[in-house]
Amino acid sequence: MATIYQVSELAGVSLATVSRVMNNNARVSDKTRSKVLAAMAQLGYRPNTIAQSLASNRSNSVGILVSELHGPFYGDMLAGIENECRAAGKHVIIAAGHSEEASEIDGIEFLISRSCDALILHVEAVSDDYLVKLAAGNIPIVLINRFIPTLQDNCICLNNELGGYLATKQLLQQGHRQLAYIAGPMWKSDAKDRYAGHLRAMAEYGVTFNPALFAEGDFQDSSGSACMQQLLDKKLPFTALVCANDEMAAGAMEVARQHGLQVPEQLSIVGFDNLILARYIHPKLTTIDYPIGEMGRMAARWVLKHIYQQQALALKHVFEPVLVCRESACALSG
Amino acid sequence: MATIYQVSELAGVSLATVSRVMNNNARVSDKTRSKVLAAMAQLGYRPNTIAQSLASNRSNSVGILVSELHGPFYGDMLAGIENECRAAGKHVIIAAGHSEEASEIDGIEFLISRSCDALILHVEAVSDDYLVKLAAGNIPIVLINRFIPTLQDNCICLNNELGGYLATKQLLQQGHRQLAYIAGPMWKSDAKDRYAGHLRAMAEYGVTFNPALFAEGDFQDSSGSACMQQLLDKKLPFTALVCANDEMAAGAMEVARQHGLQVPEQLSIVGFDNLILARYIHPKLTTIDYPIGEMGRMAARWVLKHIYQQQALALKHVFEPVLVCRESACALSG
DNA sequence: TAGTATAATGTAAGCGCTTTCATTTATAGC
DNA sequence: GCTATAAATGAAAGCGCTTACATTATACTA
Repeated sequence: MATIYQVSELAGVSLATVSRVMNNNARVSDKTRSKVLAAMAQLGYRPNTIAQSLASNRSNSVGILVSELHGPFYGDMLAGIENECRAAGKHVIIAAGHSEEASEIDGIEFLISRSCDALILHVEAVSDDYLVKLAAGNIPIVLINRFIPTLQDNCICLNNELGGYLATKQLLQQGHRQLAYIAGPMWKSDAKDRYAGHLRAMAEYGVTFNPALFAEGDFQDSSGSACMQQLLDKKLPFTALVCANDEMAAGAMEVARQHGLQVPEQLSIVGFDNLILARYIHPKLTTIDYPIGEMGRMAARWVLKHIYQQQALALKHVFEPVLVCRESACALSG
Repeated sequence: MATIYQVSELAGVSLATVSRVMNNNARVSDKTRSKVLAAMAQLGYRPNTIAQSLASNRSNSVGILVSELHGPFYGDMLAGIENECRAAGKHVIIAAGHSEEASEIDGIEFLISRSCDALILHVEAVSDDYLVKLAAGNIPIVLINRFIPTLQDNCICLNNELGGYLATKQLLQQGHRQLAYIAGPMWKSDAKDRYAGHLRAMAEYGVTFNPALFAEGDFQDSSGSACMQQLLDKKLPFTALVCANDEMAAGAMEVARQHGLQVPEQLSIVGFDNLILARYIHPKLTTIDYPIGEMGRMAARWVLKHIYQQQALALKHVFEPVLVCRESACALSG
């Protein structure tokens, strides 16, 4: 591999000049620039990014922490980030946090030790406090799907409350009045917010919330099944069900089917997230779209703007979810 | 951030000694070692990985190229790789190739420019030739799901032929004799191999393959639907369908449903890959498990063994797929 | 106890760049 | 043509480590 030194020799200029044309930051005469460029081409020169990093104290890498690498959700997020970063010549280092505090912290430390220029974090288990302290350190962070008032400018969020509202409103508009709700784990802010949106819609339509028709799951499909079973066991009538995410909706739908309930004729169901599976299950799931890919892309842009000086980029901090009508919810007949 | 120099000062030893205890490769007396360790702890010292890389000509990073970041398949693969690598203190840099030659090459170049110590590649569009040349260069590669005889030792594969055989055999054992087949794009070796396995099973059971009951899709669910439609249009009887992957099976199942065909009572379907969606669709898909997570993990191990000298690791180059019986295939009644 | 092998530590030269500061060269003003 | 100023280039000192080689301390042998 050719080094900058050989390029400088061949071009008959100094190291510094070669470096300048590489970074095209300083003033280099056109004549010199083309000489250098020619030498580079001739040698097939490629800068050594490691040496660049050491000398410039910039690694041109951004660290990503997700909860899980598998699963449709994080994949979309990663895709958005990678896309944006690579176009800018930055690379992406990934680590998984598995939704456990120790593991998340470990992942973050790992990324820091790798001298990332910035971190994009989708963390769940770690405390606000920890994040505030982390942000005060010398490596910038941006948070996806987590809102911390102090760190407002570093957060890329979805308006979960609005999503919960839209999901519920759809059902209400279709005439349903007896709604059940399967929530996510209420210690997670997104679960809480979605639920709040649900309540707002109910209030708006003047229907009183029945706590007996509420169950708290853990965002997994198995808990959707379990919650549905609980709900059914109470023998209370309900014509519609809103689930705080698609996976629980899928689990619930399965149980409904086992009980001979026709979806959507006898029970309308709406989910949240718009995962790929929402299109595969039958009936196709009506749900709230979570633009996680876009949000990942936006997080990457945040980094490009704040860390890599791409001033021109416009940022958006909170995304509005949107209802996706498919087949699992329909108007209340009769 | 403390540097090795400050550690050496505090511990009263030379730089070299500190470096030695960090890499605990050379002989350092216990007394000295503990002095150094204490100094490190006191200063909260963390080695600068960039400087280490530059000096040692080892970046401790492995580059991964996948076709897409989203989708269940690659996520599992990444999870397997990341897991194994991080445990060994290596980090993972990712890029997406989007199944297009130019994009794959671009991604590979990108990873090379990032001085990865090795590359784990899941490529589709790039030619064998290109890969052979690449492998001859100075950065080692390992190929997942691609077999090139010359590069045999660098390949981690699934026995796709066996998978195709198992899928078909299951149906044959259940008494089916009129089988339709929806293939993947036949220029892809895995599609071809799966099909070959299908033929072998058919031959073994003495049932003659009917070309009219064959359709070639592109591994997407929409093509599964389209192929199913084609098949149905021919008005030829068949009681079972084997699809070269789960997504096409899902698409086909949808069309079957639209035509009022009961699955599995009137039509048994088996897929291939065992994606998450196989558990979500209804009826749950009987399919062939593709242990892609394990294979990713194995690829990582290959790298650890060959590049990072972890001799002890046992390697496995070809994985055997296994049948997962669920609900979409049943014995031919009557 | 000297003599030698061996273990422990230190010295210093890089790794391939960036960047400050000094120097040279071009441009403009008169 | 000569200075004042600006633009282009070069020299060299790092960035924080690793590692070959040199040196010193320790253990072993006869």
